[in-house]
Amino acid sequence: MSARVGRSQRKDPSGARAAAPAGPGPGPDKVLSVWTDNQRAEPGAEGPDGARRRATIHDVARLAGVSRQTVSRAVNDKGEIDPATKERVLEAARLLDYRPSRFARGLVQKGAVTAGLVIPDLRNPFFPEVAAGVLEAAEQRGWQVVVWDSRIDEARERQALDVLSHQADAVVGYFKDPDDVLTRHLGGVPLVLLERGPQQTRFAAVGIDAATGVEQGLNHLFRAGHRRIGMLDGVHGPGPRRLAFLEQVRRLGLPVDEDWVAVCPEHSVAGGEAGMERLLAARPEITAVFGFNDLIAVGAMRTARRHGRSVPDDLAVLGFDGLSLGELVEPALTTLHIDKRQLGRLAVEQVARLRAGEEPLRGADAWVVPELVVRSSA
Amino acid sequence: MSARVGRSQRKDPSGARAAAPAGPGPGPDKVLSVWTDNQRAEPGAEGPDGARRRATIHDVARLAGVSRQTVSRAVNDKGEIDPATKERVLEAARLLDYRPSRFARGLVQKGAVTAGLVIPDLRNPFFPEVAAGVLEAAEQRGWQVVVWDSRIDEARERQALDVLSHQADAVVGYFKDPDDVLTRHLGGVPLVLLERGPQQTRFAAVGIDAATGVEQGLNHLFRAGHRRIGMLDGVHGPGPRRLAFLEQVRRLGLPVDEDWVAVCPEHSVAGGEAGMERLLAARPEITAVFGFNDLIAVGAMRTARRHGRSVPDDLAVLGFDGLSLGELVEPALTTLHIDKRQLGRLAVEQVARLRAGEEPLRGADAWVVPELVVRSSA
DNA sequence: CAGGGGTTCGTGAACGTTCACGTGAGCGTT
DNA sequence: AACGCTCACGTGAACGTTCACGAACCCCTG
Repeated sequence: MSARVGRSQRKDPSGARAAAPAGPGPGPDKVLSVWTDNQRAEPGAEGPDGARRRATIHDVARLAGVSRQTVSRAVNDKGEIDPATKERVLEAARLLDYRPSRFARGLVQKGAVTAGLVIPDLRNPFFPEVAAGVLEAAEQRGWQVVVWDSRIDEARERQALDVLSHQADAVVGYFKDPDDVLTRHLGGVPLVLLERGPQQTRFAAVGIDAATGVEQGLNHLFRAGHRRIGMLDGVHGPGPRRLAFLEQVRRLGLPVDEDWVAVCPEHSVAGGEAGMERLLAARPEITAVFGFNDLIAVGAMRTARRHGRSVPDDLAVLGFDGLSLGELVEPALTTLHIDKRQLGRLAVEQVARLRAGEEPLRGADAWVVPELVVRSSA
Repeated sequence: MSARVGRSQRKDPSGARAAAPAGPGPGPDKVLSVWTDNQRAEPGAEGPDGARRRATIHDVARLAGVSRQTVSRAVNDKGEIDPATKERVLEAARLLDYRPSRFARGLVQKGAVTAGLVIPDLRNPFFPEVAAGVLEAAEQRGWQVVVWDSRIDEARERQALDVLSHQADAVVGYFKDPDDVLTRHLGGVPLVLLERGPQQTRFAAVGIDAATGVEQGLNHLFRAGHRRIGMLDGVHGPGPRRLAFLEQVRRLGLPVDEDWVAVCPEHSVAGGEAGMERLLAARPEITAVFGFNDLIAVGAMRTARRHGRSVPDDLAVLGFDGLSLGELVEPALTTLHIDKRQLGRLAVEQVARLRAGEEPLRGADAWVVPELVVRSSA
């Protein structure tokens, strides 16, 4: 039937092949010049004005004088196609600027996985590192990752969720909203929370074992003789790090009350500087300070020095995160190092479990344990 | 058909199914009483045995006793639906863990734009900043961005292109391969190159006006009295920064040959340290050094100090990039600051032009001009 | 000349959703 | 009683691609 039309064209390599599919009919088999494929197509007067409809596989097929399937074979580099035909099809595709629709493709062939990643602040060196871990693990699984920078704005977090719940197969990220709000914006997509303990959420999560880390850090400070230790927190509420700090300080029998903790307005060096100003004003007697993260700790060092206190002699500073930046400042920052890439990899692992219908990792398996790295600042 | 079942169910509230919206008068919403207890804390814990086909809109429609369209209305929060029915449909959707296929959806309603972003190394603070600019501009346009970390591996760059050419509507990123190789892996998707001059590629690009920047920097060094200036380059070939350096040095009438330029094995502090070792060995007489980027410049400072040369007195160091990290090291780094976010935003602007069929920006409009930030190191 | 096997190509039929209609019930107006 | 309107909902028909088939042709072999 219409297969014969294709045949005859193939056997007739004379000119006019790139122009009109319905040949002049030089044979008995001009049975149907109307292709069932493209009935509604109007050859010729395509777009009166610049209505640039994107070319489809049909258009390419018509221009090349073959069927959709042959076009598919050509562009996907499959077998079962004559090299000459393939070249002709490819040429037609180039001419029409054809690009297969990823939607139509994804609809029929499953397997393309897209994960969403929501990061609070790309300018904080901590998060790119986590993202690198996510990206790396995702790449290994053949997934792709669409990234959102929520810029520490909860509204933007929700907005990211709204989009991602439509466009991603799973989401991992940092979110401040409580479970029920997240659920509402999630529309059923699996979610893996970053840095939330199991008791803080019913979603799957990966976290940091702040307690163990802080214990190491405060032991170190204590052994160095410090008895009056303050903290520069990064959040207002009592998060895991502050709770661990308070617990360890009490365990060591050291004095502590609210005054010993100052909250920094933001997770940055400038935030640390500002927080340290307030902490020194409230508790000038401190000999050591524990920072919520390395950025804040570096800020603390700078303020301390500005106040004429040398680090670590007059004031010891302990960070949290283990940014490579800590090696470059002076004095080099003693810190609780976190394997940030591992955190990201773990998150992807959690996503994989969720997708497989398995139970997500809970407890220690979903934790990253900080490691004390002693440098010069404490 | 099941459609009629739906009808009859609607007309017959006493049906055995749990679907029982109140009769004509939609009184107080007494919704399902049978399966309201869906405490499924674990996502994906539904189907014990196999057959894990994802639920479609049909399944939901059948379970709720309505048509596809009504399900669509419910999940998309459209009008023209009875609140009670909507609740019933939503409940059924929840029960089946239904999530609309983004492919089917994208196929029918156009407009979802996905861009690919390929970054060489997320651990270099420069690139997250560029990425933030891309993400920000993309978000404003309602696009999403899938990010790849090529980890400075050209094979991975190509691999990223292979995937992205299938899954993205446009690609922006850093690529080392020449135009023809890129074209081969691109399959027709628009590409915007980061940090390539117009004469270096026929693709659309956004770049850095290295010449103007270096001119400012070397003028500054010259005015400070430096006459023997070396460079720590980051690439082997003569890139824009090295060419600009050589030109400016010659313009100032200073001595220079290959020995005055050392290539760092990698774009990192460690790379800068290593490169500086070699540069000091080859040209111990230098009084100033220009770094390919801030990381390398910081490495140079460290090596210089290790060799007993104080910065800036014995040796001045000039960076390139303007990382915030430069403010934290000691002495603070004098550098040619680049608006990295702007670079990213410009790239998205280029993508938009390409998509609109417009001519991409060329020349100065697609450039970011560095600005000399004088701190302590030079 | 019948038959077999290998190429090369075409034809419905999905895939899961939304869009543009169409329909019937209910209610009020004339 | 006829008409019109609104509400709630259902019905093909796309959207663009790949998959599972099968058909026509070619080159052999017996």
